[in-house]
Amino acid sequence: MQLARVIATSAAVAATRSRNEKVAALSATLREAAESGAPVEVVTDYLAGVLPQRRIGVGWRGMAQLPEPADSPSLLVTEVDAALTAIGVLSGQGSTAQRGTAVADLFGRATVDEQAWLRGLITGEMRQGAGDGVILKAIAVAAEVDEAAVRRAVMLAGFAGPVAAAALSGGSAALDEVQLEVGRPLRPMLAGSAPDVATALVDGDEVALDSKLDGIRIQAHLDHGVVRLFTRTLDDVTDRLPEVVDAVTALSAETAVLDGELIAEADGRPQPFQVTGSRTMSSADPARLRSEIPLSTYFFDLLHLDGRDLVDAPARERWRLLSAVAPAHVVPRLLTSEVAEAEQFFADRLAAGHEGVVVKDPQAPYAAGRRGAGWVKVKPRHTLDLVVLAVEWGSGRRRGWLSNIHLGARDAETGELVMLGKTFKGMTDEMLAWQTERFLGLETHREGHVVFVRPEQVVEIAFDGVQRSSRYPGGVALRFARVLRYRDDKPVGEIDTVGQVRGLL
DNA sequence: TTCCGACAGTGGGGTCGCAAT
DNA sequence: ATTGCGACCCCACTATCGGAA
Repeated sequence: MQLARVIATSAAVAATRSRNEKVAALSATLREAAESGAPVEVVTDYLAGVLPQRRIGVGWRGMAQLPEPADSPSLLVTEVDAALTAIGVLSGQGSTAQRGTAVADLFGRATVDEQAWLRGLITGEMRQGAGDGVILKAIAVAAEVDEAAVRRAVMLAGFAGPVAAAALSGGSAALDEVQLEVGRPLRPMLAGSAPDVATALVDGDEVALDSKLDGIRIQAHLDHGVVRLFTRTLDDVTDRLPEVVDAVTALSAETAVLDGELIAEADGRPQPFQVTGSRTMSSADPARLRSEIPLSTYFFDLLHLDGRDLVDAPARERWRLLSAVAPAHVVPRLLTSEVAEAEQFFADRLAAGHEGVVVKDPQAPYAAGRRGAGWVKVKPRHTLDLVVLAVEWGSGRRRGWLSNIHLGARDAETGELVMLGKTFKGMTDEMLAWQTERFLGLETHREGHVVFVRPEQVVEIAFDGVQRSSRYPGGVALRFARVLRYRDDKPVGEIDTVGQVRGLL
């Protein structure tokens, strides 16, 4: 199959907002790929805007200068896939010059449209309005199988490409053969969110509240003494985490798949996320890291035990077995149907230094890969009144609007304004239109896509916490900042101070 | 007819490892 | 030594479509 065929479909998908039309276009191309003997796995990934190699060491900078495009399309999907694999290998060998030559070779054979599409694929910014959700439905339509069967297989297999290939060649019988495999990561279940505990507890039914640990999600596979550890995005990080491997090896099971969180602790208190994150992402001498920043292992779910798959079992049953298998590693948890009791637990967990709670339905199966109602996280919300220092022009659907705002707090001593970070979150289209006009009216000068403004507009910001920053002059930055509302009832002289923010560290 | 679940898009901060400067 | 880049941890929120109620 020609790459141009895939790109034509991508263009058709981007041109409509109707998901049904997107599915129709995608499924037709998938079927064409299967019938023509093209690699369905690769075509599926390409149609979803996913790079099969995941990473090849090339980003926007590595594609800033490209050769003249070809006049007419000639690239085949298989050639492109091979070329991208080769580029990834060269990156792994550290030969930047050779990698650059390989990138130039590939792009030199691509037309203008193909160059633009390849750039989107490689940077992961396809923005055609079709990701996983639409692709899974398209696979089902193309293979004439049940969409639920496709979803289930993708959850258990972790990735859509191989499932598409199986469905198109073997139909629903092939999908039924896709099962949880110990040693192969499956998609982790995700949580929705609620503003408070009372909202998360619906109608007097009993729920579990798990302590929400601010660390790194981990999926642990134990297979007769052999352990593999995967992150939320299914990367294998086993070699970096020897103490976690030891903890899993010591469990009283032959085979098991567990879901949990790793976190650095000191004197029984959780360390800031930056400490856990830095330890987990470092691939330096694991033995040294283990002694300097040991990680504690907490599990909150059990997906497989000694030959039995548990993803469809009710959570209560999975928790019972987890307590038997890993009694020393179960996350702090409360079962209750009383709002007051739940709120007390929430307060206790915060007092212990944790992030909040995750409210879970004891009846729910493990809905891998979905952000369903089975799990609901609750975290406290802080707010500050800050001033807008500058605004950036938006991109994509925000093109033409001033979008991302720079936030400043007051230095109580000098009276100067100190930048604490940026945010683009929480803005409705109406607010975007309003703030575009407002900030153009306050403009002082521009640098690139940043419009600097007279610091006169006060904004109320919500955020989850503060963290140390080497980027911003106050030494602190806000975590997950979002706009609540613009305030015209408060002068800039009365906004919150950087000292107050530092006090939250 | 209205409601609501799922999804895609639009980006945020920090850190590590590596190659080039 | 420092800087730039790519990769990958943590993420919130709104608009929209289309099936459910």
